[in-house]
Amino acid sequence: MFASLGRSNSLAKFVVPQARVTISEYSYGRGAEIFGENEPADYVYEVAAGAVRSYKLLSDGRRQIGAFHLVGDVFGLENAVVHRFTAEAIVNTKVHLVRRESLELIAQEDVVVVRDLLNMTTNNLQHAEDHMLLLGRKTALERVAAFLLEMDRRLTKAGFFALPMSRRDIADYLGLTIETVSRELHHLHDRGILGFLSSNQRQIVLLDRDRLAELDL
Amino acid sequence: MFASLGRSNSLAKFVVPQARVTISEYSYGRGAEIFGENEPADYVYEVAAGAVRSYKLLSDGRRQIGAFHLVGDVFGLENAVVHRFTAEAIVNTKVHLVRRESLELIAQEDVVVVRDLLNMTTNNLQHAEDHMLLLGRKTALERVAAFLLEMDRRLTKAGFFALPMSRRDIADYLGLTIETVSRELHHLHDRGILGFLSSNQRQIVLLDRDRLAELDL
DNA sequence: CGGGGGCTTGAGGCCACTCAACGATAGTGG
DNA sequence: CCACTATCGTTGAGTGGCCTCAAGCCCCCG
Repeated sequence: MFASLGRSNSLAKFVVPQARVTISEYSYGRGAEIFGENEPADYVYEVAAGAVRSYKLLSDGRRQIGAFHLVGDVFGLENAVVHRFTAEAIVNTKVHLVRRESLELIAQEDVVVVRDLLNMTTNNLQHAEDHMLLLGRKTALERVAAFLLEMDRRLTKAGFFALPMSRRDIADYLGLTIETVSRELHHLHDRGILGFLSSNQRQIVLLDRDRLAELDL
Repeated sequence: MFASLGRSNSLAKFVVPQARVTISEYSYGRGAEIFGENEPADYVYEVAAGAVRSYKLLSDGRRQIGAFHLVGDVFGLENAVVHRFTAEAIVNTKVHLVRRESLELIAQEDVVVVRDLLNMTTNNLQHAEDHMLLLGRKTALERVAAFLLEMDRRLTKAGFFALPMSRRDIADYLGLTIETVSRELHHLHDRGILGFLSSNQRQIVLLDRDRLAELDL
């Protein structure tokens, strides 16, 4: 089964006996560019600590964030010569990286490795497909609700989570403006579905998943 | 190079010596469902004649078409147990199909076949990524212009092309309403960028690609 | 303490949507 | 062959959801 493989999309799995794949480490400061759209895709990355945004720009500056990469996520895996997104560190971020070239060398003979690449790409595709539905057909409230549920699923550790990204990032991910995101968040807050912690409202606690799920049509 | 393989995404390439892969043929009438979302993905398809739409639905009927599949396109390749879209014939359509199971059998030992699957999935991912930018950040006029350029690229044979899909399909692909699509098309027509043929305006001729490309930011 | 960036909140505007009417086309049955 | 009908597409009028513009607050950080 293609899809029955584990979901541990770690670079470590590519360290197989027959080849020497070196995993390097690197750190990026808040806002630093990791790679740019259309630049040569020489490396494949994994978030070791922090968070990363991948986006495309239009000529007049409009931005669409295609995905957020959190701890454990692999990104920059384009299966192509150039990157199709720009990737930036959202906060101070540490990544592991391997040369794409060495991955390809293994991939030429090892079916399992190619299968892993296929699985990762399929997961990315599935996320993009769901996001097309969100961007094309959901209301502002539904988008924000879906975003919160996604983040809840991906980074909740103890019943609450802190969003690493700014309102601008959220807006550019959801195809909205920062004002609309702010209004919808506070709308949910007023309805008691969402609780903020600390006056700095990047911290969120006590998210009522069930009531929120009703809004994510 | 992963991406240096040819773009001939035909099912025929999977008919390799060591395995018996049977390619069947089937026809669907206009509007017929080929497979449904969340149904078992038992087959992989290729459009032999006609056109197909793949879409997701929200509970209240809002629809987002993720892709149109034209002659030569492979679709239903989910690398998963179930389909993530519903697929319907837009017009009378003939497809070739192979059992997913037999593809997987080959894929277990043949690196080249898995590589082909990876390439197809990567192409789908790239299309989805571009479409996210369109749905999240482009204006109605830009969306329609991008749609026309895509169709021009994919189905122009002799300087003109006929759209197989309805205004509703186009609208649900672009995240717009049928009225807006109609208005923007006529807007382009009035500006001389687009010419219709025959009173039935599903036929389009003489598309000024250069002037249209300026609108596709 | 002063400056700046991020977030919120309000007022007003606009782009795309909704609602509606009508025309054109294709398919159906007499 | 021609009504009859359903569907699709166009077009206009009006609405509304989200955007734009702007002001002010809060927090961080020098």
